[in-house]
Amino acid sequence: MRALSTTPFVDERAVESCCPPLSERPLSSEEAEAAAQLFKALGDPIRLRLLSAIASHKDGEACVCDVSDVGVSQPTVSHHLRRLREAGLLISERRGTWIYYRVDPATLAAMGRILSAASAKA
Amino acid sequence: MRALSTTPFVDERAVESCCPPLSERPLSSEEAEAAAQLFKALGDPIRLRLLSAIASHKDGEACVCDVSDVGVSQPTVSHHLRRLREAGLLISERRGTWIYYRVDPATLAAMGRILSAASAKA
DNA sequence: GCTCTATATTGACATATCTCGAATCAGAGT
DNA sequence: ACTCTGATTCGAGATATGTCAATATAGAGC
Repeated sequence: MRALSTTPFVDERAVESCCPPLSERPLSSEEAEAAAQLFKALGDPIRLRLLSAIASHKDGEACVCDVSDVGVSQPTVSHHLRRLREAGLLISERRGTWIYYRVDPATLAAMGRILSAASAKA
Repeated sequence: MRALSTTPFVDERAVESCCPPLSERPLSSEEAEAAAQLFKALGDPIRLRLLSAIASHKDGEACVCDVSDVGVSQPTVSHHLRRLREAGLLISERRGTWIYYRVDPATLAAMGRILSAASAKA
């Protein structure tokens, strides 16, 4: 199992620089920028369907061919998978002919943390 | 005049038509479309800062003047608040001279549900 | 080497989004 | 009535994003 960039490669891992609960305190500009990258990655119906298809697939992973049936061209699917990977939401790995994707649960959890109620102030 | 609607007014309330956990099953096209509207609303750093400023403000509410200090013009702030309101994330109410915004916790909770691990399948 | 299949990248175009200044609306108080 | 202030809407320009067809890359197998 080698890696085809097991890790994302931009300034990704936005996770590490954001993610306190929204109601804990006003987000800093940097935190907001990092968090926005994550939410932007989920702000497209095709990407949500790809992510959901992978997350719900057997063993939590799927090759591109398993999830390509979303109504757009193959390059477009590839483009969206790349965006999800660059956001840190997906991890990819080549095994022989196929490339398998799976969800990075840490990133998903970080996003959930932002949305969590934290300590209600009222 | 459509009034400063306390309730959103598009086909909003996307909440009602989406939101199963991502890993439960592949999202339908309609569910993905509805959920994407929600995530798109959070996919901007200014909107995240506005939402966070409101959520963390005293009593969980704030007037525009309380949160306008995010580095963009006042019309731009208004535009972003409107987008958050149309997504169902904010509720607005005029009281005298000021208009107060507060977070709709149900919408936030629905988004959190999508991200939740649900039943891990592997 | 060659070919076949699976996936990624490039380049171009159309649409969506963010932003601003200017204008407008709404309520409070004189 | 007028004016002042808080907030929204309008119109336009710049940038970002989604999409495709064409091309390229990578591995398997002959």
